[in-house]
Amino acid sequence: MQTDGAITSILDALENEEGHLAPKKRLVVQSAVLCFAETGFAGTSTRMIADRAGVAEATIFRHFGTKKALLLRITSPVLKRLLAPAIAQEARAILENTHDDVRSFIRTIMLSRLGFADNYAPLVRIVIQELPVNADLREIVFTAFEGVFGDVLLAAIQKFQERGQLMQMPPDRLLRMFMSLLAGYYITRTMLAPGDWDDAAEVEAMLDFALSGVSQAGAPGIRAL
Amino acid sequence: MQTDGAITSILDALENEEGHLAPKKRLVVQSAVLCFAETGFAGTSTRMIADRAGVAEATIFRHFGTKKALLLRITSPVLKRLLAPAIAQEARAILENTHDDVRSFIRTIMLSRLGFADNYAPLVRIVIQELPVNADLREIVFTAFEGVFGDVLLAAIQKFQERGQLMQMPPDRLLRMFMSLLAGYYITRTMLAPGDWDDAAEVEAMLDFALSGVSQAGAPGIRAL
DNA sequence: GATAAATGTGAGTAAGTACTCACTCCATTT
DNA sequence: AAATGGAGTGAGTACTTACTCACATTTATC
Repeated sequence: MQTDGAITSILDALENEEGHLAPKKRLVVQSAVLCFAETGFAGTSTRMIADRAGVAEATIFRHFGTKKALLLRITSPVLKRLLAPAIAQEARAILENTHDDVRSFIRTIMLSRLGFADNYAPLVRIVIQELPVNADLREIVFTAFEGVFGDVLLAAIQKFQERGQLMQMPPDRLLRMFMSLLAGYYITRTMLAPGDWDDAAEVEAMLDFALSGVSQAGAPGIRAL
Repeated sequence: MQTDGAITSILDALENEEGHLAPKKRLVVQSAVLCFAETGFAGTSTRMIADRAGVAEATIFRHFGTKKALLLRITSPVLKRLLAPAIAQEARAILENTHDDVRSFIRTIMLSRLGFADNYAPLVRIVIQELPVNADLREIVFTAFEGVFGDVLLAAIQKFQERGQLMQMPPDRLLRMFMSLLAGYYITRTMLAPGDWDDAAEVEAMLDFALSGVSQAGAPGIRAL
């Protein structure tokens, strides 16, 4: 939601990857993130970025070489170093704790991913916008998600299926449906109908919608192995 | 899926709106649709469109005035004249037929919307891509959807709620969730993991996922008024 | 305090960019 | 046969684009 916090988070991720950032380099990143989010990559000129940053155009190229590299260097640290490990850690933590049931598992992941997306709001917007057009970005996103979804989340779903808490159904299909609900809510909340939304309530509604149908017991299961 | 069929459908819609199309104008439309879908609006130059169409650049401006107008004149006929009436008619037809249950109602709409999206595949892609950046396009899409969703689909959902076939929950939230599932499937099928998909089976899976949870009876309801 | 390296920039450049215009061609209409 | 008007274009135009480079300034290193 709040853009300034998001920007500093992005700067942190970049600094973590590239070492200390020169002051004007920071300004370029801040400006570029906002410009790209507002008018898209192809719709943003390096002049716009430079002017908004209060910096000479040449400074952009000094630090990032090309406009395309600027986009990738801004987005990839967040995707590579934050998205994947964060989800994976969460899922593992919950998986190892055998007391938790499906509902709280999914609730935790959904809320934390909403928090993540809010914390990097403009960057999420950039990624969504450029994904269909930019092959390099697509590559980065796919590999970032691969490990998480292929390994950890699908394994978690299978675990819950074995425990009888989730319907028997191809796990990737199940995962896709949960993700569709969450993504649909996020896009509605941030892009289609921005305003006052109660995340906790909406997540609970999605859990009602999904789980009462998905869990075999009819109610979120307390079924043993 | 098949692009040529999609293009002729788009040309039909445009012809229906603007009268007979000059031959080179048709070529421009064909080329522009493909270019915009592949590289985005801002990422496509009028030179690219002209070259691909085998036409002088000036021909584009003779017929459409500006590049932006070209985009809007291509997309708006499909959105205005085909999307809204089609859904509305379907929903009304089913609403008036009191024998139909929720499941077949939603199944019909989902399958027909998938068919529509496939029939206009590149245009759907263009709209998805430009929606966050282009305010004019957003305006057109919103008004096109408004009547359908605000009036017909929400009314249908309320009807089913009154009949006890759908859970009591704000109808727009319910609608959003069903749309999220469908959109998530469409985007996965066409953009994230293209390949062989069985629409009928996937729709049935979405209905299982959603309805068994959403319908109050636990099974898709045969509950009377 | 000297040297090297990193940071920053003004003034370019060559290649696009969307768009214009005077003009030709051609099918109708008169 | 002459006049009309739409379709189509080659050759431009004014401007923007991403990017370069020689040079100035600041910062780090010894």
